[in-house]
Amino acid sequence: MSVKFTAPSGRFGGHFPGFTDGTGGLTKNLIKIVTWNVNSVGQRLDRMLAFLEREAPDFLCLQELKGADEKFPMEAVVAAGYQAEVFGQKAYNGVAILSKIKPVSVSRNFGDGVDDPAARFISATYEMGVGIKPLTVMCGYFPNGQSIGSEKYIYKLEWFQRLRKYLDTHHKPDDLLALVGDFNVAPADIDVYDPVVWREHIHTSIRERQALHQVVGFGLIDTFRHLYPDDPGYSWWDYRQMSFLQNKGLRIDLIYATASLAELCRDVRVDRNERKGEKPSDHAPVIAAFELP
DNA sequence: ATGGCTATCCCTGATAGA
Repeated sequence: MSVKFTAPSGRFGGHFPGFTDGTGGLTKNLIKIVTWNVNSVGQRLDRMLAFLEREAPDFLCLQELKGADEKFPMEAVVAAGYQAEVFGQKAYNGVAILSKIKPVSVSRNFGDGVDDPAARFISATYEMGVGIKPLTVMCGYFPNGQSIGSEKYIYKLEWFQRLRKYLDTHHKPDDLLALVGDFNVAPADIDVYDPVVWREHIHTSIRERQALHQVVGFGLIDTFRHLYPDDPGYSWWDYRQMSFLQNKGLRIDLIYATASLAELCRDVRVDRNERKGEKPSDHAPVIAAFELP
């Protein structure tokens, strides 16, 4: 698939250095889509509110809320100028999409008749204005899989298949669509700090990567990897062993876009600062910016 | 590589995450 977009110069040198019109003025019609596994939205509320203030994303996709809907901090989110589509559950999983505008439609999980109580997927579609197609933002917390060959591993592989079927059923490859989230798969060895240690490990096994490839085959582009073919771009570091200080990470938080959206991508970056300081999530936010026509 | 952290609720131990 040929997509004409390239990385701005001065990568990671600042806040989206490519986002000027050449005269110092900000490019117009820029939207930011963020994915962030917060590992409990309650524990991360202060950080999340500061992030909203600082980055002002148009869409913030959250994973691992770790609480039922009534525990979601809706008042604080609304006070910050956002509305939220929440899909929570007690103790585990849970996803949400925060946005400045209201969606025209929202769906939760796949509606495929499978008895699956895990709240892992939410999709919302937004009208972006005259002359622009509606934008669909999908937020997924992909199953962890625990260990290769386990029941949870089989469930994980099936979950990818169900997602592909959902895409085929509800969307077209030429839709303006972003699929973001914690994929719990490192797509290739460059996305892993030590591919030898992690060889055929959960998150790197061939079957997981094939399952991801099947989803990508719908017509999706890994925006970060497309722009930065040589940058590891880790987004997760284990809490233990001081992994972050040693940069022993994985790139598992991904922002995929259909070709029509990927063409509009101007930069993607990992907000590593969010992994520092007091009480971080073990995942950093990944931020992509798109210039709408 | 046993576990090492952090979070949840059946909350002072078990379970899950990645």
